[in-house]
Amino acid sequence: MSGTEAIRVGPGFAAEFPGAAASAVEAAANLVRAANVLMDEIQRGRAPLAPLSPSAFEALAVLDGAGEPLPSHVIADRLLVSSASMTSLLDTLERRSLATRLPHPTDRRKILVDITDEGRRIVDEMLPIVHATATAAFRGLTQDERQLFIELLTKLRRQVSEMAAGEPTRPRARRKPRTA
Amino acid sequence: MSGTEAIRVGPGFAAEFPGAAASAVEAAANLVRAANVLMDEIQRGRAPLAPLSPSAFEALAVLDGAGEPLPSHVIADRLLVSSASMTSLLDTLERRSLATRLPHPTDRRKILVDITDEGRRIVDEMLPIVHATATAAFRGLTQDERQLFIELLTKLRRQVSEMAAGEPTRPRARRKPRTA
DNA sequence: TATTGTTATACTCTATAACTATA
DNA sequence: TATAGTTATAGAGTATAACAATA
Repeated sequence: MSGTEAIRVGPGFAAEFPGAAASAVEAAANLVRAANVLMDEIQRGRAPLAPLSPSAFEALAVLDGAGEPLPSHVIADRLLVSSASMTSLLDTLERRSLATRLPHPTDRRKILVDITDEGRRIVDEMLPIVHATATAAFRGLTQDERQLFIELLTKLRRQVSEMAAGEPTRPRARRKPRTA
Repeated sequence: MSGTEAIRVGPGFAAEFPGAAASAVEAAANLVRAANVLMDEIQRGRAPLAPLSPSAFEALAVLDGAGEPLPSHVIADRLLVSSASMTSLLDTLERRSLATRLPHPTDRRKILVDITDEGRRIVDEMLPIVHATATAAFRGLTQDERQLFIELLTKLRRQVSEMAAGEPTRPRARRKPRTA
């Protein structure tokens, strides 16, 4: 029963942060919170099958979907993780016999990552759970609402991508400006 | 220029996962991805001020906003972290002199967490950056779109809360059912 | 008995930089 | 020179279970 209301900023927000848009801050807060609770619920659904971290599951899902071994950096790009994190992740997957490193046939700097039968078995059991959880979570939204939702998220993501290519955003004024 | 298209499932999705709704899975994927890139961009904005983890920043923001010392479990509830994680987080904040533990005046099982002047100084510098980043990120959405976006997120979150109170979601059929 | 918080353990993930090998 | 990946280091977060103190 708790925590099901929209997150809203306090009444003094506009006065305290003159350059900021309350609706944008609220949208951001609700976005992050919703993503977190959804991820937690998905995690709860697949945890009983195997203790796989979100990154480990996502990597296996990418490999399973690709249907062929992939270079390490391709997976890293999809997961938005650094090459060092990818190395660590591959170590974990190999230790559990869920994936293997193969030499790249033509470029000896690269490696190919292949999913094992065990890895495929586990991810094939998890994917229906993940999809069922997502399906249940969006039960309350109509088809049109879902499409609109995706469009809004994509618009947001496009904007953030542009921002990420430049300097970090700075506030217009650090302190409340004196009335002119 | 990459990664700015909506995430969509493949053409074989409906056949492979009969019980799942493609639009729901797509909505979930786009939601999580958008939340991640936004968090990363916000992190990038405030990292130069102090190397504060998202949890540490959020805890300080809660304390700053409350204007008074709070019991540890109140902060843990807000951040959706366990009591053990909260202990670890408080250790970090105390080590950096950003927060302090105080004895609770009436209930000796509890502690009160107070923000230090240094903690307040840092969070007061970070908040305008966070708000400016959120404001810029949602620049492309109208007021109406933002309100609708928040409503959809809240509807989703309410549904997930209900799900989280029960058994984990299971798929209807593990394998493709034979045609009857 | 239930609640609050700590401790202990072990693992995962991250960031950064230096490094090797290869292209 | 640039790219792919590893290593080393350090830190932060997580989950879990056992535990002490208090209500």
